[in-house]
Amino acid sequence: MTMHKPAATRNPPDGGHSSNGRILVAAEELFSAHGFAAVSINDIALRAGVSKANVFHHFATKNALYLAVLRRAQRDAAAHLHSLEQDTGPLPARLASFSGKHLLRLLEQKQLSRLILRELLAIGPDRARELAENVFGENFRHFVLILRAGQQSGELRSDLDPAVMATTLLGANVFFFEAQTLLRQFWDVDFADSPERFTTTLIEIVLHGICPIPRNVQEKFRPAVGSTDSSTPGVPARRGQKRRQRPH
Amino acid sequence: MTMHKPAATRNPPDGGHSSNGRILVAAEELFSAHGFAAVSINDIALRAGVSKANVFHHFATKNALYLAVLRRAQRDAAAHLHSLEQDTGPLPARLASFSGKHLLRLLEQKQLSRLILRELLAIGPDRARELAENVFGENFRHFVLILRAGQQSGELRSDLDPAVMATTLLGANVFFFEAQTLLRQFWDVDFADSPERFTTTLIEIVLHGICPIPRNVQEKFRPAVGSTDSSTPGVPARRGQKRRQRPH
DNA sequence: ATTAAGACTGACCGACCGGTCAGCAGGGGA
DNA sequence: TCCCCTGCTGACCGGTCGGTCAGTCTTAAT
Repeated sequence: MTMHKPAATRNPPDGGHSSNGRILVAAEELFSAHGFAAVSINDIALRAGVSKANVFHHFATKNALYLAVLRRAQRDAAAHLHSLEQDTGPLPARLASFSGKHLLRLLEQKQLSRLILRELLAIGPDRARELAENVFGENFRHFVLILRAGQQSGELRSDLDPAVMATTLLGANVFFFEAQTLLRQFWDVDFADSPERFTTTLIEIVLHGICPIPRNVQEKFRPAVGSTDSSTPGVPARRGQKRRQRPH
Repeated sequence: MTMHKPAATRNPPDGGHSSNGRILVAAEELFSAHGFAAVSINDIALRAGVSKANVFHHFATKNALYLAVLRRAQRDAAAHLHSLEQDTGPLPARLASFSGKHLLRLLEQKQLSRLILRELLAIGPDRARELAENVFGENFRHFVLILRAGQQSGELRSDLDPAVMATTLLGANVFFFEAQTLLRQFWDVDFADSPERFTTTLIEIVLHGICPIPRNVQEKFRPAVGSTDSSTPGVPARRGQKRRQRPH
């Protein structure tokens, strides 16, 4: 009945140099790299340069700390994706821009991305709703809305579910991110280290498909998508030393 | 110097009802659902109906058990994906068939898929090579080969990297799988429980793009893709939610 | 100077971890 | 019959886990 647990879930004031912030940062790094269960409070305390007891001073339980990290990640992601909105220019160019930035963001924030993808593999329907509403929901819906508008203005085919369009585009990006290490192993693949090249081709595929486009319509109906780069991606000649040697 | 550790890594004889097999099955289930670190040997022993010491009788360490599970999963996956090849019919139809089967396989073997995806999030370049060669390598390369052949025969555009085509298709499927629970939360999405519907639209997107196709070429250049099947297995209504606790 | 309230710590707790070990049951060869 | 081998178990080990607690240090208002 002492009730001297002052902290529980303090509001996280800063992001870096208070103890609270350092704990959050350390926890994010470790959870992202190794997963929830594989990281001990001691690890986090050590990396944050505080005592283990201090971690429990700021966060009631390990789980609460994990949730705090997740929430911060969600907030960051949502905030950043907000800035991706761009309402000028033709829709294909906007899609290309969005997709490119989305992939870049995934790669820049490896930790965060991995954290969320890990979470995706473990959640049940209950937490799915929270994630859906707090992180992806708004952006996904916004994306779908843009696509739907494009359908009504005639810029996009209206016989396709826009949500599938969105899933395809985002899914390809996410997969590129999580399989990047793996893609590097294939000699067929020379874009593993060049997200720009991947994005360019991906957008071209999603916009116009992989089936041949007859000559007479080719130019009329294929809006350029920025990237005045004259060289087509083509079947890329083997890039400079990509040769990965087998150890034996 | 007693050397009485008889088992170490016994060859796994069967898949189901010997102790060895039951341990492997239990381990696969638990590792898939919760990850390596979150599962204790005791959990596995309990689920397999054997003593904890018996687990160590068959597998030298927890890590060895995990590797055995992974190896079995890889073997299964590789074996099954072999059966996806289908060399008759026009290329678009074959792609549709392949993609559909691939997605179905992902969903049927949730455990396996999750296990491998989890692994994908944690590996360094060293283990990436193993995964790449044992599980995905052959199939991915084969897939790319088919696409490249399609390019040379004129069935596919030759100005696009076939590896990106493959990545796009497979990536969309994988993302559909891992985000399924999340997709169910969006009202925009009505295909979350109907992989067939998703596959159909996905293939249409990848083949012909999301940009409008002018009338005069619409029929001439858009090969049908079979799948006159109109009945989907239906949206199985809301699943009875099984309460799963956060890891602790 | 006194007080009160965080921020913070070292020592500690019971539970459980991965892993070991001596030994039991039983079946087949001699 | 004896013996040995294999599959298997309960008891146990040192260590680490998440979490608690009594108490110190710092700061600022009284």
